[in-house]
Amino acid sequence: MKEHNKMMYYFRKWATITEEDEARIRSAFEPISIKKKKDLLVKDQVCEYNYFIVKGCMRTFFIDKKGNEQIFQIRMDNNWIADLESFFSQKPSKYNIEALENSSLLRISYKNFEHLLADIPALEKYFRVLFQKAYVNTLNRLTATMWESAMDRYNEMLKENPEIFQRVPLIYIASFLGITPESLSRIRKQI
Amino acid sequence: MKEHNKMMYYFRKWATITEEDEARIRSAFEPISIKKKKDLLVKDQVCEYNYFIVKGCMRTFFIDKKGNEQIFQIRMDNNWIADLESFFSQKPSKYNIEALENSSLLRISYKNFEHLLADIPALEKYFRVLFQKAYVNTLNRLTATMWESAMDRYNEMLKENPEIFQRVPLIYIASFLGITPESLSRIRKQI
DNA sequence: TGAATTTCTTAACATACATCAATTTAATTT
DNA sequence: AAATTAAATTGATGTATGTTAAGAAATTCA
Repeated sequence: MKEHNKMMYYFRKWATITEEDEARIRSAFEPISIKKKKDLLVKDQVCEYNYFIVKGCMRTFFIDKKGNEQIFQIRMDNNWIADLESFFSQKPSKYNIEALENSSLLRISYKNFEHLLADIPALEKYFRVLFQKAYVNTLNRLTATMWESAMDRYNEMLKENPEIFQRVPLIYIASFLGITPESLSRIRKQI
Repeated sequence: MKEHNKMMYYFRKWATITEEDEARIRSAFEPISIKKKKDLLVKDQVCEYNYFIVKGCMRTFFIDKKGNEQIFQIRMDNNWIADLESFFSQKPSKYNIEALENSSLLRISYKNFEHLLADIPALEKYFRVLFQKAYVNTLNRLTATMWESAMDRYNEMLKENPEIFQRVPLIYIASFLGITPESLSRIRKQI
């Protein structure tokens, strides 16, 4: 059960978990692994699970009107990934989630998630704080996208998230920044 | 205490609140009113309160590099408003929050908020779900900003949020959409 | 109610980033 | 290691939206 250790560490960071809770939590999460380029979620499927990435890298994308894949989430070790809109509504997803590396994850089904949070109020607090932070981050990303240049966004990402550049191709990073690979290439040439 | 009724109604929608809890909650929120054009929060101040808008309209904005006010939140009746980044960190805010109408609000201080949630786990669930939804909404707004045209975003806002057009000047709506008033004017002419 | 201020519109021109097409470089597969 | 595929770069050109400036319309204030 060593896959669970890091996740438990993060739970404990923002919530008080008893020994008893810990056993209950561990048993609710199932370890899985996924190969590079395989799909964790496919458009029009219901997102049945919420995933904790133990080790690996995942992207969330959709196909836009012009037929291009557009990526808005890239997540690596010790982060959560899912289409929460589909997961919490249990309706078909608009997105695909794909592994960018061979990855190992922990997953919990929607039903188990709801039961677990009902049983362990400390986890409500953990996820309240998690979503609160995710919301604030996304608002910051939104204001940057609206009112900062692509070059400024690139530089900030390079500073705040250098590891992603070691592990993810630039074509994906370009999309994540909301620009084309050609534009990113030109930005990089200027620096 | 009729200001609190609508807020209690929303708490009850997603959380189970006892009579005893209700009294505790009501006493934690203080009613205030604010005149049009007055500030609820000023840049570099700590956002000391989280606010529930009983009736009225508020905007959150900052001054960009070129000296223009840029608005990323517009909230009306029965919604929450604060700079959550400042509120939860209790560090100075990057933003201003201003009343667009004479408004009545309920406010809760950071300390009281933390105590209240510790005392009433059902509220943890309420705010977990609230932030979860706010996060999903903001991600949808982000993808629209990155990969849809300003005209599409305008039309969607008109459809999803018609009331805002009755109550808020177009210069503010333009900024909220991430464009200039001139661009919005041209978009409207085309329709 | 008239003056002042704010909001909205229009036009000419500017610019950041996109698109299309071709080539080079790097990574993956057999 | 060769062949294939994917990623990255470069140049020429296009376009949505920004900028500047001015005036009209609407709202607020005295």
